[in-house]
Amino acid sequence: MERYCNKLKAGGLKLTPRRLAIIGLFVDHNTHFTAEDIWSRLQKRFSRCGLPGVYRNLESLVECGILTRIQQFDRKKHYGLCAGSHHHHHITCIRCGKVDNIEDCAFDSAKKIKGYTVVSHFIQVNGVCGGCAKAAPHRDRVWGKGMFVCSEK
Amino acid sequence: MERYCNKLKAGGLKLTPRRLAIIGLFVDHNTHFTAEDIWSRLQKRFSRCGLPGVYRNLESLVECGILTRIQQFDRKKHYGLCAGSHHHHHITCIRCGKVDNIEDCAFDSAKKIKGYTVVSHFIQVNGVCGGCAKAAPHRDRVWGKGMFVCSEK
DNA sequence: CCTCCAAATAGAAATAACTTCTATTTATAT
DNA sequence: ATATAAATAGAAGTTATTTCTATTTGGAGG
Ligand SMILES: [Mn+2]
Ligand SMILES: [Mn+2]
Ligand SMILES: [Zn+2]
Ligand SMILES: [Zn+2]
Repeated sequence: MERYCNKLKAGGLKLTPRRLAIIGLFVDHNTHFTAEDIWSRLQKRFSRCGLPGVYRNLESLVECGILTRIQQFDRKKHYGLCAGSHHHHHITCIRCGKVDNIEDCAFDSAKKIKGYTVVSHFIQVNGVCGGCAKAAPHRDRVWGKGMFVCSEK
Repeated sequence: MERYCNKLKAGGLKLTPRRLAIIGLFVDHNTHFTAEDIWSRLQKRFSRCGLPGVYRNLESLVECGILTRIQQFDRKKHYGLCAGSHHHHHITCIRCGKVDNIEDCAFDSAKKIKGYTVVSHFIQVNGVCGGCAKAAPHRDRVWGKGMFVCSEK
């Protein structure tokens, strides 16, 4: 927690109760959350807190390097603690929506592709997590109708 | 074009002027378009065509296997002709927004990751296309403020 | 050709996930 | 303690779709 307070200060951000609570949620659960996830969990302690406030804080925490943001295919932004801010990707459970880091990235950024100069890349893996695999077999979560669920196979 | 008409019929879809015009646009330009791209290009010929109609048609064309849909980080869906419907990924120019197919995929779907059973994966590469690299150097396109522009490096 | 009807179309309204705006409060350096 | 830049709340706005409710129309069958 010390570490995060320092990052806040370094970024010129105040240590508000709200922010500390949000960081606390990420530390305690060690997982990725959407703005709404955070918002609903804050309700108990900060009943007068709206979604705009949550977004503002999450973005501030991204800017000062405490959180990373990933855009998922459910069209939502998901936030999680920066894994030392080193390059990594994510795997998502198609049943429960859990997100985990994938630490090693095999992508070769130096390779030329179709005349493009590669600037960045993004890898998203979908799967079924251990917990959901053990649970009673049921249909995989159906995302929004027009939702792109990644190239199968 | 014959080939696409057959796919339409096979999918139980009518050969309407609208649909043939949309397919024509993809064939002529051989690139990926958003619904709005298509809509603005249809205006000359079909002045009374709204965006909902374009979306409906694009989704029908995806369903019958004529188009593929990819969700880009600008939060828009982009559509393109199916490359024989074989597994492929995409590279996007961060300056002009052009999308090209990447035909060979090195991802190992068999590898177990963090206890997950891998179901699918998605790779998105961002870069600068040949045309934009030759053009006068200017700042890279700035996507929406909170936009995820993929892990740099 | 003509008829019919499932499918397609149009336009308005609704939705989801944010983002921006304006006014009011608060953390913190001095 | 004060001053002030930053944070907060709630309302309103935005964007990219999606849904809804009539109103046409492509094309199979006669
Ligand atoms: Mn992560
Ligand atoms: Mn493609
Ligand atoms: Zn799961
Ligand atoms: Zn380009």
